[in-house]
Amino acid sequence: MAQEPRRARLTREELRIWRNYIETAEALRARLEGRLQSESAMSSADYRVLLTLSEAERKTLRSSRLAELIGWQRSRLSHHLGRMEKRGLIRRTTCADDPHGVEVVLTDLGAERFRHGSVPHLRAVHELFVDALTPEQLVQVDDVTAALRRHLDLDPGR
Amino acid sequence: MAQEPRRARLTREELRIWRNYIETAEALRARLEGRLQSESAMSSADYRVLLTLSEAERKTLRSSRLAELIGWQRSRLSHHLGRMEKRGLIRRTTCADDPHGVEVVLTDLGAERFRHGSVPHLRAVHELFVDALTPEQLVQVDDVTAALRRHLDLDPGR
DNA sequence: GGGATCGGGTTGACGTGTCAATCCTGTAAC
DNA sequence: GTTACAGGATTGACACGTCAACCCGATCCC
Repeated sequence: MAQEPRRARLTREELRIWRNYIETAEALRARLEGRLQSESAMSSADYRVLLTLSEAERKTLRSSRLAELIGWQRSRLSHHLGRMEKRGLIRRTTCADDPHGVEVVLTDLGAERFRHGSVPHLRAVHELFVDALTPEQLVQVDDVTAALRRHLDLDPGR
Repeated sequence: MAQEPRRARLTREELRIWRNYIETAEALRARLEGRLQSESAMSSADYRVLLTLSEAERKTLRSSRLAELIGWQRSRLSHHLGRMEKRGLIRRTTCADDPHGVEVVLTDLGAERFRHGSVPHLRAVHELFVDALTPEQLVQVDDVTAALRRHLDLDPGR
């Protein structure tokens, strides 16, 4: 899996590839973010929360479970939920069974916004990412990404 | 260059590859950021500014030129320079020839910090990115990245 | 019972980025 | 001249993330 140790110095070529890789991913992220913002008036963080709640039973999740599913720090989620609650996209209620927990519920408005945002967002992913690559290149992306994830000890990512 | 239009709907597989791609790049960015922070007490934004100034003649650049070289908005640069100036990494002086412009100068402290941060940072790129991939995979990254950059109308990236 | 502690969640301070408004100085228009 | 406008840069308001501190109800322990 890991290669033989090669010399620790980066070649010019490796550095160029690295910079292009990371800058391109960042540019892609920014473009998607812009589309989501202009087409659906939400950030990708909003989208992530709405998506996860949409897929949950009763459109409801414990705050801690939500954090775990999206992979955020508790505090980040709390701040973000505060902002989303102010905009009426979600609602927080204290958990019936566990007096500690907080239940996060998707509001009707939130569900509606998510429905309307979802299609253009997926289209944007198609246009900006999938359309740029041949089927073989898509496989290469998958392959390379898997190698990186293994190296970084990340989930295989279903 | 652009592919034949394929159906606009994303397959499950394409979505998985996309998510893995973007999450992996983000994780990689975060790891690098963490290493830079813990090893050299600076952010990658700081690093970028210090690097660009280091390579400039007289360790000096017009603010607008600097913004152009790193691809930042003026306002972002201005905010960031303010913070870096407070930490003594750079200095701003009004431009001699052009009463509009501002010259940004790398201080001795800034140069020193950059020198000490540079080696561990490059090592981290090697360990986290290059070491994860075979030479063939590195070529694949380059290939795929180039395709994405073309599609997004980004510079080829020397 | 009265702490110690723990898990779940919130809060505040701070650094950061974006956007729009502003400022400042030189130059063109009249 | 003064009004208009330009480029270069700064500022302020706001959204966002992170970190550390905190709050609060349970539970353990003695």
